[in-house]
Amino acid sequence: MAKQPTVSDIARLAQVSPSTVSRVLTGSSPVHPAKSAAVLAAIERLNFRPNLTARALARGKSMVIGILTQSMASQFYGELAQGVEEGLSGSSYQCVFASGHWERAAEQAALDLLLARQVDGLIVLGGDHPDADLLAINEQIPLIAVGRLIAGLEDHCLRVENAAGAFQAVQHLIELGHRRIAHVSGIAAHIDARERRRGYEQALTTAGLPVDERLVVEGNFTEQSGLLALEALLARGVHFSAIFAANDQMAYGIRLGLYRRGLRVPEDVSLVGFDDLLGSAYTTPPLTTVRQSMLEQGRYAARGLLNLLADMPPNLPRVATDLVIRESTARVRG
Amino acid sequence: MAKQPTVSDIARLAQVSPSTVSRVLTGSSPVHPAKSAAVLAAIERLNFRPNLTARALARGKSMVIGILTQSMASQFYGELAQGVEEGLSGSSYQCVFASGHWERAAEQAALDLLLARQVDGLIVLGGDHPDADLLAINEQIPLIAVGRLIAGLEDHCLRVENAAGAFQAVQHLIELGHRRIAHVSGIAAHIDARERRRGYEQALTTAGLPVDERLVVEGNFTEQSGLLALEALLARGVHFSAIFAANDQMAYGIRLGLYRRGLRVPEDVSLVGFDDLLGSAYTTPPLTTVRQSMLEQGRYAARGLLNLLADMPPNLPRVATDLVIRESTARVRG
DNA sequence: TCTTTCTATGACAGCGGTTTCAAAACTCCT
DNA sequence: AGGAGTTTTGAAACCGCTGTCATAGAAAGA
Repeated sequence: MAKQPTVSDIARLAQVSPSTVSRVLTGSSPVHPAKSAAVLAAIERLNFRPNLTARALARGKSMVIGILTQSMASQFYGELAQGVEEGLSGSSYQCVFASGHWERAAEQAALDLLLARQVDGLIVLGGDHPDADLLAINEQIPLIAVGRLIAGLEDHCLRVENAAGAFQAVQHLIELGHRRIAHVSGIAAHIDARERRRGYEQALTTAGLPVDERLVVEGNFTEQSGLLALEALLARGVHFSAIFAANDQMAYGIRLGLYRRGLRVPEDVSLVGFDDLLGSAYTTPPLTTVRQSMLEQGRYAARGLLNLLADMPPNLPRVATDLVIRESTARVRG
Repeated sequence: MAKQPTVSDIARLAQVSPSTVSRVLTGSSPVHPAKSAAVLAAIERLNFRPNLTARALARGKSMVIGILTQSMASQFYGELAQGVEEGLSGSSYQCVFASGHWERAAEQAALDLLLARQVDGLIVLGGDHPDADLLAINEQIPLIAVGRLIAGLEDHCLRVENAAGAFQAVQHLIELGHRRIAHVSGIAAHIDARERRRGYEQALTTAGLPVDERLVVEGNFTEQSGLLALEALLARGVHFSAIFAANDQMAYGIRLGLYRRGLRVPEDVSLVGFDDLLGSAYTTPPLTTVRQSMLEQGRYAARGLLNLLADMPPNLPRVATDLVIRESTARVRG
């Protein structure tokens, strides 16, 4: 359990001053090749690793960016997180995660911790921390949000073409001859859910189809809620031949409910989701869904933050969605 | 962009010395109620938040524990990570993640970063970092491993009853009348995969059934590889009525392959997985699988590390598995 | 050869906390 | 009131590294 060597140890061994060691470490200014070599040798010999904590304190920059997420176990957030991590690799920033578990208090605690750790930037993944707080934080350190819209900070929020994606999905169903299309929406408080629902309604209207309130039921983005929503739909006794779910997870739940009722997909009812999670290509049948690459979004967010950190405008693109047609949708039965 | 207040600012405002501020912050020694109140008021007023980086440097402890994982997007590692996080909550330790993306170089880099950040402890989730390195690291800071076995550090490794779990799964199949049971194994370099395969063979042998090499094919734990494995199996032309997959993800792939071939689950072939990922209850049909709660494992690992940090033996339990019978297995057809 | 420029280097002062140590301020007794 | 025994408090050193600044040396010009 020998103590970690420090710059002074290296300095002593290499017969130079700590400053010089620091210089070869950071390359901040030239040092004589011979000394440089000596330092490097000492570093090698003692297996020295600069203490980033000390460096952060001295420099006033931690080179860490904080990711405020909701859950590490969720497929959705996991992919997003991975994307951010990828986007940051190559830069000298590292990321640390803190999750809010969809609870206000925990989210606040997580945020405080991140801030106390002196993160140089922040990426907020969903959640419902008040806009005002986030605005205030943005005064201190750059911030990017994904999956939520902060009033007054629109250009720091990564926006997805939710309505257009939903429109496409429903249009696809309509083209297959479906007229009675149900929608299992997401949490209404969530902007993505509202936009997707709007896209659903627009597609119907555009095709001259009526929007029937009885055909839409609200879920909460979980598989469980998809299953429940399907039950509710069935209980209403209204006819439908296709369902558009506001996300893939709910589509999975719906698919199970259908299976339980002996309804086949896509023969009896067509099903389309939204997200295109990694697993959606492997459901049975593979799910037709609106793809919004979370990996890509994470990367965009990271890049945006890097821009901000370099004093440039975030320059976030609007992320497009595309319909990936697999096997859960089919022409309506005659 | 006003600078963050520091202890000195608080000290000045509260008319005390920085030492006293530190004392009320840490409660390390008693301070006069009146002064304490003044300090607290100043903290409140300036919205002061101690700089954890500075504190870590001063105390020589970061209160951070590092999690070396492989991928944030993977369901499996995500659940594990979540478990660790949960296990740590309540303690004053925080965790930071670094992922190796299943690449030696990236893993090494991630590990270096964690160490440079002065983590107080380390939890290694899978990966294939050489045992020797890990042993060396354990000399410096406490370490716990999940999903791998480090020679010479067995009691720091969380062990799962893989063989017993696999045995149970196959036994279940045998009880349902299956005689020709295929196995899609995991990466042989992975101890879990080897143990599960052993359990499979033991169950067969115990029941007096032959172990047929042609019935087992090696996958790499991904859905894709499950699909491929099934193709390989089918191509061999050997008959089987059930498949035991070494993990759920491969089971998903197999299930899709079966669907593609028009083979019904469980009517034509029974399928059982291993892990019980969150999504496995929502596949069609819901997957019969061997449950090993990753959340729980994460929690155990965290608790073990906390023990180590408190200079106690890690005291890791051996994690049991249990068969959860859902709808992907059925009595063999007459 | 003696200035005049540069360049490489070391001393030193932080960064924002914590902690030790000794002095100061109160107790409580006699 | 005087002294011993407790608290409470501030000064100062330190954690490990960086960056500024002044100086010593080397190179260049006269």
